[in-house]
Amino acid sequence: MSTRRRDLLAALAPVTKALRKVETEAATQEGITMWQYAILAVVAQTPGLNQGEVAHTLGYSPNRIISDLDVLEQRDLLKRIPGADRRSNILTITAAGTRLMRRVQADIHRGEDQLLAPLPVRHRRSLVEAAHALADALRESDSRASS
Amino acid sequence: MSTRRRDLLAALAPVTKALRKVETEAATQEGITMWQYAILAVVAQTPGLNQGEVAHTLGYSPNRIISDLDVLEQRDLLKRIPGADRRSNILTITAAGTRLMRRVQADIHRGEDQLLAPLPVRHRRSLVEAAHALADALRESDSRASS
DNA sequence: TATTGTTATACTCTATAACTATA
DNA sequence: TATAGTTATAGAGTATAACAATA
Repeated sequence: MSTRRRDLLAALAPVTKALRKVETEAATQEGITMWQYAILAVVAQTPGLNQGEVAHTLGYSPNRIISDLDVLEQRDLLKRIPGADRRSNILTITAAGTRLMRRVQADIHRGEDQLLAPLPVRHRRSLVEAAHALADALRESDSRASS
Repeated sequence: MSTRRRDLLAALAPVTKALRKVETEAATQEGITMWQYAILAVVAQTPGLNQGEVAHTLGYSPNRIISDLDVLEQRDLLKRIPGADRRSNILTITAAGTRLMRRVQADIHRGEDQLLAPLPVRHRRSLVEAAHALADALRESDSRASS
């Protein structure tokens, strides 16, 4: 007889949950929320996006991002700059924002390493690779769907 | 220069989100919720657990599981049987519950296959393997912590 | 006194719809 | 008219604390 197939979500959900905890704690330690960190990370990696695009990249809502941006802008971690189309705001991270984002990120990566530690190195690398590849593929098919 | 390391959560979150959608739709189609399906799946795979243990296995709350169990029991998909310790209820899936659970599960596995399709077969297998291995490891360290 | 299940309550997170200003 | 951003509101999801029955 064959081993019964297990649901993938049952395996991934606890991992994601643990990762959320890692990010939340790292962000909180620097006085921001997990989502605020995520926003800074996206803006840093992909400059020139407007609010809606950043929200979409994160799987976040265009309305929920607003109060976060208010906080980040008030703390001079990020700027809203009117674009050529004056309805939209181009988001730009500040020097202080970059520094804070990197501190949080370093902390997160330490937490990730600790979380993945029980996994054999081979499995660890393949998990990270596969996750990124799949996320990229999902983004691909997503942008195909909205065309 | 090296490629900047990306956050693992940023890659896994969309995948988990898509998987949740798959499970929710499959369960809804059979008239139950995602959590109710998850409960049936755990009870089917590991008979003899009580309510609290099932909730813990799922990362669910002991109080939130109650209304779900009420529904499942009312529909004769599951039974609460007083244990030797008469405070606790041993959960047992019924024949009808098993049939319904398997239908939902088959649907979920189809959805998973579709979701993982864009991934090269090699990556697909390693993702599933690594996810299960890590989930098992987390469960391990978790039960060590509560001893 | 501690634990299992239960109930009630409050809180956070998320989704929906209406409004403004630009286009 | 359509879109980006904003605001307000309602709903789902989640966490916390108190209670009853049993150990």
